[in-house]
Amino acid sequence: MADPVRRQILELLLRGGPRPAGDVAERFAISRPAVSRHLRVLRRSGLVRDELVGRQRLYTLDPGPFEELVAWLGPFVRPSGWEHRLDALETEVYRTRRERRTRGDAGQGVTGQESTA
Amino acid sequence: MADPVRRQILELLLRGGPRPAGDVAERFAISRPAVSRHLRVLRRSGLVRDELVGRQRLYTLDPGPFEELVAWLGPFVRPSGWEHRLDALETEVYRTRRERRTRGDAGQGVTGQESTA
DNA sequence: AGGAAGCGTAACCTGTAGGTTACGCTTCCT
DNA sequence: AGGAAGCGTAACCTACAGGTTACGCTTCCT
Repeated sequence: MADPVRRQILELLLRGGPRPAGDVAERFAISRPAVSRHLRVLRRSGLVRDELVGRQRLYTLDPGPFEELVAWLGPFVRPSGWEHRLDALETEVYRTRRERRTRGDAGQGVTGQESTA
Repeated sequence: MADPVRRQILELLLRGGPRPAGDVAERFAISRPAVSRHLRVLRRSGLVRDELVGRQRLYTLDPGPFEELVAWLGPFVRPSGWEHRLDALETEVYRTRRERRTRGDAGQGVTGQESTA
């Protein structure tokens, strides 16, 4: 995930939702096999899942590893301003979610803009 | 930050607080200059700050870049389970913080275990 | 003053990440 | 059936990340 191309792929998948490999590849200046290998790395890292539909392979984001990373980063961002005891963040989030739900909140959807690339 | 050694250095700095370079170096099997360069990378990435005290150089974590990273990761971890509208996470956190403070909660500190390295 | 302590940098070597071209396998179309 | 579309993989090449040893500069001690 350190690689800039890989990050762009992830961002693309985030904005545009599931995309077939070729669709991803043609967005980059590098060759298609190169992108293909990047996708393989992402696959093996568990950051994306692939689903074969017909003769094309759709790639989707998998939030799992991202959550792990955020969890790892947590302690590093906390100690500064906050008072070292926000480990209950996730539970708080869940509480918030429940509250929102009961208040009846409309979902917004992920598929949004498609601008700067 | 992709490098495992670098991550270990960061974890060490997290657990043990500011440390001189040599103190960091002797925790690793690799040579001291190697660690020194890792520290330079971390310095240039802004992940750590250095302060010269006497003839030794103390390294400290800088939360800034970590926050950026978490911010970048945010959109990736949200879309799955939650209903796409947790952008108010930070404000929630602050609210939580206020609540905790008024309830009078003892801080725990960061310095904890010192085991597996 | 002068040696030791504490670090950083330079020069060098090697493994590997990431690019390219060539090739092979399915799946769809007519 | 057979060609085109859509992808992945293999083989190969090159640049760079990360390790080591050698060296130089301050700062402390006696």
